[in-house]
Amino acid sequence: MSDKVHNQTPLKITMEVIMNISLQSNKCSSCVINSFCLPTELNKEESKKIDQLINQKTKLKKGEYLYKQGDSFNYIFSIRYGSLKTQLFLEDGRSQVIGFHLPGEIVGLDGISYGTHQSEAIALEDTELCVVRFSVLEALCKEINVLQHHVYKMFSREITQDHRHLLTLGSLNGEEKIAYFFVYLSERLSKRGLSPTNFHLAMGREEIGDYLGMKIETVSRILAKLNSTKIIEIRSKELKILNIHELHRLAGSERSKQVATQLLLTRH
Amino acid sequence: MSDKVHNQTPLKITMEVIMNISLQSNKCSSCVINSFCLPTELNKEESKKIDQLINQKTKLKKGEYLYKQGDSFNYIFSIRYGSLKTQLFLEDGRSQVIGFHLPGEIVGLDGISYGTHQSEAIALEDTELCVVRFSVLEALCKEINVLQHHVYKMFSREITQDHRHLLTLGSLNGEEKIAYFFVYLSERLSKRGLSPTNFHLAMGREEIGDYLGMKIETVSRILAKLNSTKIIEIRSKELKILNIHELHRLAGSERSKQVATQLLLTRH
DNA sequence: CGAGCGTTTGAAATCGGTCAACAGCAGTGG
DNA sequence: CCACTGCTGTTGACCGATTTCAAACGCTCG
Repeated sequence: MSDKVHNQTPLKITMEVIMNISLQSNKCSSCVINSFCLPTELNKEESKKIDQLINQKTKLKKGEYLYKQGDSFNYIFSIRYGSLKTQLFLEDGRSQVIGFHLPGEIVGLDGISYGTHQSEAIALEDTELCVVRFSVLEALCKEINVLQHHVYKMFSREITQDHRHLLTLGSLNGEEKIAYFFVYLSERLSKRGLSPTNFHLAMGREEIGDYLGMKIETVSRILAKLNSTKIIEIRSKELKILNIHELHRLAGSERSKQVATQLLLTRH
Repeated sequence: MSDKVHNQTPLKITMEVIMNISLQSNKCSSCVINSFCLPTELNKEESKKIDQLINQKTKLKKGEYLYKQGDSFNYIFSIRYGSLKTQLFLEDGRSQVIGFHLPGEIVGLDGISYGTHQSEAIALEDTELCVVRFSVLEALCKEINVLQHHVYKMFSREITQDHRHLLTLGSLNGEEKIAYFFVYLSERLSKRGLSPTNFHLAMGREEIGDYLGMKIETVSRILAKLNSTKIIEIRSKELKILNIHELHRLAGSERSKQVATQLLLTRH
């Protein structure tokens, strides 16, 4: 029903289709962001094999669903450009944003255990994704050692991130939560070659609140406070971080030391 | 340092050692809880291979560490009996319990991505674990298809559980959190053949609070309230669930897809 | 049996939530 | 191009759930 993967086909020749075809022809081996999705230590033969992985891409417009809770699981997705949020709901409408996902990141991993997606994924802006049939990836992992290990790492990183998020929701106050959010976002953007201090927020205030377990009014007030104390400068969705050090301190300094050193190390 | 895996050795012949040896001789293929750790669809040959996985076990007394944050990662662990908690800390001492782990469950998965454990694991009571060298498991996965798939499912289940935990911390109030906690515990115990309604809590009030993101006093008050409204009967660490239906209702167990689609309709 | 910890209970304080009004902006259609 | 509309975000006043502080209780284990 919301399975965007299958309705890629009916072709009218438009600029968009041409763009799409040209992108389709891109192989992982020549993809500009492959260092985010794939292991870096592949030999030529392995690189060639890996190009079998992607024979489908899909595009979403802002607000469109990639999958919904209960959709059957067959694919995982890697973001080429744009961004997504994943979220869960309670029956009374309360929602919890599980994560915001940037280019190079993988979504859909929560579907494997039950065969159906346990959350839903929605585009925050126009977004393109590589579609990977999980069974194909699984088969390829048996042939390529480093790929198998990479996939385990990918799962493990997801778990580690969720744990940090749990620490944030369970142990930080409002201001600390927002600080954590900006620091975390800043780090991920900077790994992608974007400015760590000046960036555009793809998500709204309410979505930030749903991610951090707080109401929109509280988010708004805390942003106003950080703004007035010159720690950040925020106007609508444009954010400037003026005092990253203070944000780190607020976000729970122990962790930020760790993350800072990780940043230095993981640049390869 | 806290690596219990290696200090299993110095032998005085005591009843405990004899017990231990007899357990050591147990293979996965004949383990009473193997249906929790391992895939069920193994043929004989595969079963035999899998017995290579475990050649080490370890025992922890209440309060002992299995691993600490920063310990190097080599093993994952499967609980034979007893229970563990895993947790993260902030610099100022605030702690977040990530999970409580029961027999048949796997701990240590968060260590893969960075090569060091990102959390710490502590025994809640006397506990025995199977020690699995992760590289051996990885190698075996290449040979046994169902095992590989099982491992992916295991990771995915972990992620799904963390997501539920996030929903709990971010979107439920105190009473709902406690209800969720009991329902979740009840389900897992009942899968292990124990009573879903009468059981012993291995963790203290403070640990429950650290798991749910609330203070011990709040936990205590909510327990008193649930007790007085005859939904549970709790005395020290002995819990009787009197009205499981009401607990389910409080925990928001029906995460309805209907609501999600309603939202879709009203929002767009 | 007493010491000490973990837990319970009460009262006061605080943080975040709720409710309500309004501002800002984007998209729509005249 | 501008007015209208509706959505998102901001701000203020108030309220309530949870935390904080303090004291007492009651297990558990030497």
